[in-house]
Amino acid sequence: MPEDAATPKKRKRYSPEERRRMIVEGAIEFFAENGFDGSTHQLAKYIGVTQPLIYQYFPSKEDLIEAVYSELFQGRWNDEWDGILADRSRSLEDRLTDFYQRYCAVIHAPDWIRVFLYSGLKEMDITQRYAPLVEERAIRRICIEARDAFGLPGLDKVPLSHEEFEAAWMLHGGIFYYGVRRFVYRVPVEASTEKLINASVKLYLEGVGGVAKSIGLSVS
Amino acid sequence: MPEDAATPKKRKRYSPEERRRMIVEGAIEFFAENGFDGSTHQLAKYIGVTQPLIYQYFPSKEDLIEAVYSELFQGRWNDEWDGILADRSRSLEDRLTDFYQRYCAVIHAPDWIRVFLYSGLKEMDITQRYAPLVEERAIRRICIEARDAFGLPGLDKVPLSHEEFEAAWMLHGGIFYYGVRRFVYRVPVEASTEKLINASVKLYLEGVGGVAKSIGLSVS
DNA sequence: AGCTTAATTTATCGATTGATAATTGTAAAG
DNA sequence: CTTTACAATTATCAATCGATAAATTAAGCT
Repeated sequence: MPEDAATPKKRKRYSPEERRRMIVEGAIEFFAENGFDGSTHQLAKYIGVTQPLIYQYFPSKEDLIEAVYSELFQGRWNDEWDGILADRSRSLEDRLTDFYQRYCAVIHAPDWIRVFLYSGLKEMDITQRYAPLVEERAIRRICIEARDAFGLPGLDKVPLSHEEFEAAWMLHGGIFYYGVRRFVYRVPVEASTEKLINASVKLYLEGVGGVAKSIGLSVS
Repeated sequence: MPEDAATPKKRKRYSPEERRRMIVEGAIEFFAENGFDGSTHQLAKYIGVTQPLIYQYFPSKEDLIEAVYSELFQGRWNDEWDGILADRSRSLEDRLTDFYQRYCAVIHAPDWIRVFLYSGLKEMDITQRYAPLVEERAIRRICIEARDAFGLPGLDKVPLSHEEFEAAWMLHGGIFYYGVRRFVYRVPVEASTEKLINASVKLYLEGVGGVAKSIGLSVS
C-alpha cells in the first residue's frame, strides 16, 4: 500500500535508444511551448520521468537542446524538393505550388515554427546557417526558374538582381509569416494552407514579370 | 580611498519620472536581447542600478514587462497612417509605399521585432490584440483601396474574399519577414528597406489584379 | 528460482531567481 | 550649515535552477 493513495508508480525500463527518443520528442514539444528557458525539472515532469534521468542521456541541457535542434531541422530539408523546383517539364506554377505544399507540411506546425523562432532569438549558430540554405536551394532556384519561365536572360548574361531576390523572399516570407500568425500569435486565419499557397504563388508569378520589366530585363 | 581601487561609485539621484524612464528603456533593450526570462539582476547591472531599485518602481517583474510592452506597441500605431492609405488623390502605389515606409521606420528595429516575437511566443494577451489591429486598419484598408484602384466592385456588392485578404497579408508578411531575417536570424540582406518596400508593393500591385480575376471579380 | 546488469529513482548540491526589509546617502529646503 | 525627505543602497530571503552521487529496482541470463 503506497503512501500516496493514487500513485502506484510502476517503474518502466526502456532501451537507451527508445528512452532517448522519448526525451528528445518530449523536449521538442516542451521547448516549443515554454522556450529553451523552460526548466529541466518541468520538462522531466512533462515527459513523465525524473529530472536526473535526462542527465543520464545528455551531459548538459545545452546538449539536449542541440539534439532537439538537430532532430527538427537537420535532414528535414528533403533533397527531392530541389528536383521538383528544377523540373522544367512542368509549369512553374505547378512546381512552386508542389514545393511549398511539401515544405509547409514540414514547417507549418507549432513545434517547428516556435522552436525555429526561439532558436533564432537565442542566436544559436545553427539557425544562422539555415537562412543561407533556404536562399541557396529555394530562393535562388526560384529566381532562376522564373527567369526561364518568362523567357528572360540566363544568369550567364545578367546576374540575379536584388529586386528578383526580394520578390522571391517575399513569396517565402509571406508563406512563413502565415505560420507565425497561426502558431505564434494564434489568430484565426481565414484560408487553408493550400489556398494560401495557391494565392501566394499566383501573386508572385503575376508580379515577378512586372518586377523584371521595371529593372530593365527583357525577353530574349 | 575606496576598497576596490577602480570603483569611485558615486550615487546619483534622479527624479522618479526620469529614473522610471531609464529603467523602461533599459528593459526594452535588455529584454529584446535576452528575452523576458532575462533576470532582473542582470537587467539592473545592464542599466547601472541595483536590482531592488527596480522593485521600487515596479511591484513585480510582470508589471515591468507590461510597461515595456505598452511603451513599445501602444500608441506607436500612428493614426495618420490610416489617412495615408485612404487618400485617393494619390496613386495606390504611392500610398502603399508611403505607408510601409513609415510603418517600417517603427517596426524594422531590433528592439521592436525581437520583443514583438518574444511576447508573441509568451502569448501575452496584448499580442493577440495586435494582429486584429493590423488586419482592421492596414490589411482590410489595403484590400478596399485595391478594389477601388483596379475598378473592381465595392464591398457592398461583393464582400472581401479570403484570396484578397491573403494577398494583402502576403505583402505585409513579406515585409515583416524582412525584419525577422535582419534582426532575428541576423543574415546579411541585400536590399535596403526602401528597395524592399518598392519591390514588394510593385509585386503586390502586379499580382493582385490577377488574383482578383482568378476569383471571378470583373471591372465594373 | 536466484543472480546480475544497468535503467531509473531518491537525495542533495551550490548558484541563481524574483522579491522584501533595513540601512545609507544625496540633494533640496530652512 | 543643518535638517530632512526620500532615492538608492546593502543584506537577505525562500524558491527554483542545472547538475551530481548514491540507492533502488526492473528485466535479461543462467
